[in-house]
Amino acid sequence: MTDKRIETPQAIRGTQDIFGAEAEAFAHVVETFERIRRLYRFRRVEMPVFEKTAVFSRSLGETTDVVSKEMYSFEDRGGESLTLRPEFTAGLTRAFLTNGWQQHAPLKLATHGPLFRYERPQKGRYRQFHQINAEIIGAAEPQADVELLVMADQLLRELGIADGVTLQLNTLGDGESRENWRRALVEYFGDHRAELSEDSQDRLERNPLRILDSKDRRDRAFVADAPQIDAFLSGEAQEFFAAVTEGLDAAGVAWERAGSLVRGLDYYRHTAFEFVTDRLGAQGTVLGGGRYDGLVEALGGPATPAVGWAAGIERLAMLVGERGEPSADVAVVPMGAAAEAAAAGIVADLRRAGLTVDMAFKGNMKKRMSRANDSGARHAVILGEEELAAGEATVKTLSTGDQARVPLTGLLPVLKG
RNA sequence: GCGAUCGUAGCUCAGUUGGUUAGAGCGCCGGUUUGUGGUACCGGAGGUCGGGGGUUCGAGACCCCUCGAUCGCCCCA
Repeated sequence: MTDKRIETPQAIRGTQDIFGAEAEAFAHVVETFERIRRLYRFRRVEMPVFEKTAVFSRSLGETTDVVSKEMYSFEDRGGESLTLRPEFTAGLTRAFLTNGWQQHAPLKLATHGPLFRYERPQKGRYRQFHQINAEIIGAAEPQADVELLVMADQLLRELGIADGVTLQLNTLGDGESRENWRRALVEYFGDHRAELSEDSQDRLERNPLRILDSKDRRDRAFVADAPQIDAFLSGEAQEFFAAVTEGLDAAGVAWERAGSLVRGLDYYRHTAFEFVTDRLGAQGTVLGGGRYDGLVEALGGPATPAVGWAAGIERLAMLVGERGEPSADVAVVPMGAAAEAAAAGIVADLRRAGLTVDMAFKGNMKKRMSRANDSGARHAVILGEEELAAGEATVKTLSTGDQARVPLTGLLPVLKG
């Protein structure tokens, strides 16, 4: 006879099942973001996790790594090319246009959820990962950049991780400044082409700005003397950046100028920033974003300025560390069928009164008391035939072992006290 | 996509130059206590050594392939 084992399918590479203390940390990040987003009056949006492929290919730039090799794209049954979202901004912009949200501009939006990128997984880097995201669409003023940055700063502070994280800030100037700078960089690095790393020779074609933050020694020698963005900034772009930094200073947000900080995606202009840490190995960026005044037009809309940022929930959760699962206030321990029936009502009443209550469904008393202990409850409410007959319960304070009979009608004040 | 390290019970790991029935701690189940947890003691269950192929009298240990994780590069949150 053939002995066939049923193979349990494995989870997809780069996906994760998050549970327990890690899941609590994850939830804590999201809850903190939700709370702060309300303080700043950002409105909540929900969006589809997939879009027509063109939404991303047109807005991120065909030559970017994300579009050229990291998207999960597929044809649906109608032959349409669809893509699981690799980021939020493009879909958000599409939603802004297709729903006529121009009428609400300037519009402050917040969302969070899963994103998908076909990358080599590492710590803090997954194929399905999760971000929180904040955007302001339809505001050309530097105050919008400032508000987003102050919000990001407050989020990191309230998560208790701000002191290990620094804000690196740069400007890419307006479209013209950026283009002139880009041309100067191509010319400069082109003169040293043969001496650059292989990666940077490739970057020269695809994304010359990226050479600036290359880690390769061969490149660094030239980066030091490379043309600086500051030399190409128009007067207007300089004023814009000055307004942003003044706003940050006024709000007490610490920042560092990072002249070689650039963004990988094509749509960025003016402000570019990253909150970075050295505690996550190669994945240093915890929150990043900038201004993308060119994007709405790239998707066929009217010229519309916008700024935004996104942060990796897994990375923030790792910095936050594991969080204990909250303990119960009360554990109810019924013994016998009659007590179990009565306990259902008691448990419901206690929960309706706002207490967190646990009740084991099975096991002997010893087992249930052990579960009560594990739940971290202050009190165990023991309900057996004897108590039931008297209309009472035994309330045991688990830390001391003291116990006393309490009438069922008077349970709540005892348990709340 | 490239380079490197790793993969043994639910978890964290030990397994000497390849050599008989693969171990520990924690956790789990049961007992000492058939209505009392947290401490202690006793006992038990649980592993095709990631998967496949090969070398060998003999492989958890060696070789090849594959899957996965981790660390860099790349990229990015």
